[in-house]
Formats: sequence, C-alpha cells, structure tokens
Amino acid sequence: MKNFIDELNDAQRAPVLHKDGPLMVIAGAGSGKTRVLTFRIAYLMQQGVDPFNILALTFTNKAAREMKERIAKIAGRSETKNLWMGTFHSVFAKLLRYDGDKLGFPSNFTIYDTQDSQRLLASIIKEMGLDKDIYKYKQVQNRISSFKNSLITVKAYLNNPDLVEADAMAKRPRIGEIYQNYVDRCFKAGAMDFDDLLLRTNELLNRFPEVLAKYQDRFRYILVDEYQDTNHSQYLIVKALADRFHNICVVGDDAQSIYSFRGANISNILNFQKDYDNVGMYRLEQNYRSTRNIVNAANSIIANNKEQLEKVVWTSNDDGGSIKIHRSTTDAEEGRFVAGSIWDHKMNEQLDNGQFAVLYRTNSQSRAIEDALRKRDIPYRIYGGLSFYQRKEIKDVLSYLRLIINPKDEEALKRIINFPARGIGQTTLDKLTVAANHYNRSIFEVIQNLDKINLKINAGTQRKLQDFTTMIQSFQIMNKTTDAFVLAEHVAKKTGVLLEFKKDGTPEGIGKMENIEELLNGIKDFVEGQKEIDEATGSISEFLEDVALATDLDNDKGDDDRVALMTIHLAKGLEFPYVYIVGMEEDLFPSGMSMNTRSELEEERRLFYVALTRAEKQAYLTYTQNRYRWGKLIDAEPSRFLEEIDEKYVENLTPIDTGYRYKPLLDNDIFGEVDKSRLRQAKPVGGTPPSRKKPNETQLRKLRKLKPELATPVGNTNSVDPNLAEGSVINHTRFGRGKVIKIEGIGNDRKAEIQFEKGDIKKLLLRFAKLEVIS
DNA sequence: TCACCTCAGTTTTTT
DNA sequence: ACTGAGGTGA
Repeated sequence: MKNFIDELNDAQRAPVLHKDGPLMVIAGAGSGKTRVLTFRIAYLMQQGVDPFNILALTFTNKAAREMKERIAKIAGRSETKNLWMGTFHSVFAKLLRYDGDKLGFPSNFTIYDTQDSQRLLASIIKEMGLDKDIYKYKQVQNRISSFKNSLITVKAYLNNPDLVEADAMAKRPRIGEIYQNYVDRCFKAGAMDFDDLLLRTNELLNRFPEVLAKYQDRFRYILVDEYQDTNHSQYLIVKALADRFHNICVVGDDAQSIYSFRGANISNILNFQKDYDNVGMYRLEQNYRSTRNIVNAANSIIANNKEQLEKVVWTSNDDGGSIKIHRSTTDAEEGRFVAGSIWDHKMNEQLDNGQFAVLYRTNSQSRAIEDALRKRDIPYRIYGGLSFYQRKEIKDVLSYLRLIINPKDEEALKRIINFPARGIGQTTLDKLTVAANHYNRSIFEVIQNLDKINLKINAGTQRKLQDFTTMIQSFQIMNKTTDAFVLAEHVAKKTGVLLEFKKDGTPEGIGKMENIEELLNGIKDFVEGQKEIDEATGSISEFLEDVALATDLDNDKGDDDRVALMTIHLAKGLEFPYVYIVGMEEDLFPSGMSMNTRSELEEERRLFYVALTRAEKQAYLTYTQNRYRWGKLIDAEPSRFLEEIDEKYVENLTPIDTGYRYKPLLDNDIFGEVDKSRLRQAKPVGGTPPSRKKPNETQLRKLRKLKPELATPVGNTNSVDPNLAEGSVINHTRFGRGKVIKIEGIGNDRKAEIQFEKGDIKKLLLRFAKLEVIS
C-alpha cells in the first residue's frame, strides 16, 4: 500500500487522520471533498478497521461505485467487498430485505415508484368516493410524502391537532383516512414507496432493539456525504446507528443545499455540533477545480444569502477568462448560440464533447438545445427527464416481472391484467378490488379463489382471469430454473407484449418494440455483470431493485464522448471544463414557484451557485427575450441573479438589454432551420398578424380518417440530412455506428437499410431514425 | 368491453 | 405541446 496520504494538502489531511469520534467537514465547492472521504475510508482500513464495520452513504450510486473503485486501487479489491456503500435508499432497501420480515414485509417486497404511489392514491380517492378536484392525487401524494420524510406516521398525524386542523382548513379533512388506507394497501401489496425505505428502517430500528444493536455493532464507522441534503428521516437513522460508537463523519456544504423540496433539512448540518460532544470541525476552503474568476463570481453570488456558515472559498488557480453572458431573442436562438459556441471551442482548441455541459433549471428546456446540437452534428446525452425505465412499454414489461416476484403487487397487476387486451375490463377489476379489500387479500389471491366467492363475474371472464393467473404461475416456476434474461425474453414473447407493438406497425410502435429489445439487452448485460460478483445471482429481483433505485447518472457508462445535458440538480457533484447555464430568466431561474419567500429564493441562489461552480475553465450564462412555455411564446426578462454577480468577473457578449423587445427576425444562419409556425405566433412589435394555426391533434385525427395519405403528423419528425446516401457511414443514437446499404421509398416512407457494426441489419424510417451522417 | 374522442393539467427540482 | 384520465357510443 503506497503512502497515499502525501497526496493531500494539510486541510484535507486532518480530517482523514482524525480517527475516532464525531467529525464534520465543511467543504467548499471543488475543494476535494470526495477525495477526503475516499482517503479517510482507505486510511481507516489501513489502520486495521475491518471494512465490514464501515458504512458510507453517498448521494448517487455512481458516486459510491467510483469511490469503491478508488479505494480498491489503494487497498486492494478483496478488501472492499464487505464495505457497505451506496445511497440511503439502496443501502436501507438492502437492510430491509434482511430484516423487514419483522415488520411483516416479505424479503421480495416491491419498491413503488412515484407513479405507482400516485396511481394507488388515485384509486383510493376514487374508492372512497371523494371529489378528485379537491383531493388531487399528486398533491395528496406530496403531502403524504412530506409526512413520511418527517417521520409522521398515520397515528402521529391524527394525534397532531395542528396538522389535522390545517387539512380541515384546506377543505381536505379526510387526508388522514386516505393516508391510513394508502399505508394499508402498500403493506398488503408487499410494497414500499421511496419514503418507506427510510421510514420503515426507522420503525425497524426503534421497535427492535436487537436489530438496532446488531447494526450499531456492525457499522462502527459511518460516513455521510452531502449531509446538507439529508432529511429528518435520514438524520434519525444515522443518529440511531451512530449512537453506540459516535464514529460519525459527515461531509457537506451548506451553500450547496438544494433539496429542501424533498424534505432536506439544512439544520441537520447546522446543528451537528449540538448533537455530539467533542465534534472535530474541519474546513476545506481551497478550490482546486475552477479559475479564480469563477470562484470569485460564485462567492459574490452566494454573499447575497443571509443564512450560511462562515466560509471563504479561495483558489490559487489562474484568473481564467471572464464569465460570458449572452442574450438571444428566442430559445431556439439560444440553442444555436450554445451549439455554435461548443463547436467553436471544439474546433479552435481540439476538445472532446465530454468537456462540455449544458445545465438548465427545468427538464423541458432541453429540447431547444437538443435541436441545435443535432443540427451541428454534435453528439449529446440527456440525463434525467423521463427515464428509460419510466416509459410506458418498459414499465409494462417490468410490471410482469414484478408480479412474478411478488404476486401481491397491486399496481403491477392493474397495469398488465388487461395489457395486451384480454377482455378483462374496468368493471371486472372494480369487483376484484372490492373483494380484495373486503377479504383483506390481494387481487391475485382473489382470482385464485374465484370459485369460493360469488362475485357475479360471468363464466367467460372467470376463465380469462384464471388463464392470466395460470400464465403468471408458469412464469414463476420458470423463474426458479432460468436466469433473468431468459425469463424476461420469454415473458415479452409469451404475453404478447412484443407482438402488440409489432402489429401496431406505426413508427411509434416500432420504437416501443425497439425499447423493449433494449430492455432485454440491458437485462442480459446485468446478468452477465452479476456473474462476476460472488454473492449476486443475477436474479430478476436484483435487477428490479437496481432499476427502481438507479438514477440516470448511475446508468451512464461514460463510454462514448458526448456533450452532457442535465438539470442543475443532477449536476451536483460533477465538474466540466466548459459549462453553459441556459435560461437565466426571471420566473424560470429563479423559478416562479420559488420566489415567494426568502428561504425559497435563497435555495434558488444556492442552486445557481452549484451551477456556476461546476465549471472548471469557462462558464457561459445565457438568456432569451422570448421563450416557448406551455406551447406559447412568452416574454422573458433577464434573471436577477445576473445582476448579483460582481461585474468585475463578467463580460457581455451582446449589448446590454435596453428593455426594447425585438421582433424575432428571420435569420439566415445556415444551421438554424426557422420554424415559421413559431414565428407567426411570435408577438411582433405592433399588432398580431392573422393566425394561421397548424392543425391540432384532434383535427389531424379527423383528417387522417378522411384522407390518410394527406395527413401525416407535422411534429416530431427529423429533418433528414441531405448528405445521407447509400454507402454513408452513420451513427444512430441507440444502435451505434453503421453503414447504409440501401435507401428506398419516398417522402415520409423513406427508409434506409443499415448494417450496424454490432451485427444487426435494420430498416429504419428516416423521418424518425435519429441518425448522424459521419461520412 | 373497446375504440374514439374530449378535456385538464403540465414545466421545479428527485430517490 | 403532450400526456393521461374519463366519457360516450357501437
């Protein structure tokens, strides 16, 4: 083991060498926080601490993986095997699989995602006969989630007059009942939602002292990253586990607290010193990441916040270039500026795509950027947004798999019992649900015992229901002997899901089929990856857990060179040489939803601080005067944050905004295809021209019926690269590189037959295929 | 029961 | 601009 400690500066070394007792590290942006955590774990191991006794909680699974990798390099791979490291959610999901039976949960419990929770709540609200306009399922879900994050159980809620009163005042007096029903239904389904993974862990540790003692004894050293973003529930878990040895190390930066909307409580970090005696306090204030201009500019922004710990972030790096601010007339032009600027940097400085990131406040902003990057043939990858696993067709297949593992999983069952259509409709399902509630059994069990209860379901439907359970049971038997991939492929074929999309025949259907194929490939990769790990079995249940708790970042293999597009929230912890922060406008950033109170606004400001400090060399801030939102063009104003940056560090690329609203011009930028339908709607100075709107979807449907050959959707199609010809080498977003063998058809039916390097030959509709022509 | 249509909510961020 | 829930008629 080489002496890695020498690689640290004095400030970093101190917390690494602090052996026993509580310690807190306040780490400014870019100050080597991850390094300290990694080295501290390696050092503990070097000092003879068994890795079995170390628990490290990180913000993403990817961070955990990378940290483990680095520790393995220092201490040896076999040493890291027993190290428990991961996100709160994944670590405690694992714990609950071991010990959740004490709470009455099976070890194969399902993890409900937000959509599952919301659907369940919607059906509960409906079953209770409540007005869905008053009890909106999303709001109810939000409220219940925040109760759980604060460890308010149903009982605690009912015993808290303030909360009950507040809901009564809001004309929603039956929230408590809904909450109770929701908890019961989850329990009956053998399911936990995201919040339950923490809440139930708390319950387990509180109610079963022997379980608490076991894990206290096991986790003698606990390390928590991003401590400023822990919620109350997480705080209590950590506190309980660390209570015996007090060997707790928390690392964080109050200036980067950006998750209060999901219950993160900044006072956890502010009060840490009150929770433990003799806390070792360490500060990392030297920034190694960014230029002096960026560090100073970021400091000048955060100085506008009142609530913060005393801290001075500084750097000995070069000044670097000033921060560039760019104004454009529309979001499309903003995209073009970003793409053009990336292109210039790439050409002038011979940079890889991976050196650039475009960050935005909301996911919906990605589209304009994507369009512009595509036109420039700059490869990009979008992180977050609607993730692959949330797509309808993928969730359908996953629901079959979930039901195989846990037949009580009600949400999975409801999704697929009639998909593909097998003649089991809403009426039947309602009857089954009522019976299931009445007998306190799962719907699956009710179907299995149809002969014993009289539900007034006609014989034909009864037969169909029984066929369904028989099919699921046959999969369950198969699951005992085959690996996850073989099973999943069998399920996709046997259930007819694949066929359903295939016979659909539309490009959308084909896309869905391809997505399912991609899912199957993913399962195959997973099975093969798991074979290399000793204890893992490559089972479906492990795959499903991975899927439920993985973030988009976790899935990033980083094997290809692309510009990164993501929200600022997702960018936390990452760094890029060139960073573009787009949409610097009032109502967007700061968000219109977060301008009501000072603390909300301060969180937005911290978010801006996080965004800016991602940049190593150069930061661009862009804003537009007109932006499409909710399908309409609206006026936009520059963000107040732009004025808060000390002007010493800033350079305006466009003349200062005079407040005059320019009419968006038709421009002749060869890369910018002008969408005329948009310009017509654009509000010109002096009156609105007569509108000639594009037909809407409803009108289109009618048209399609009358004259199918005339009506083709206008939106969502790709413009086909004119250079595409037989023999062209192309790159497809999903299938990779390939060569065009043949082009056929005309207009919207134009297809290309492509031989991909991976081996497959595919026929793709050009107006949908995402192709870049390479040569 | 299903196919088709209409309407409402959405775009703040995520495990 | 887009999705999903709910309604209606066949």
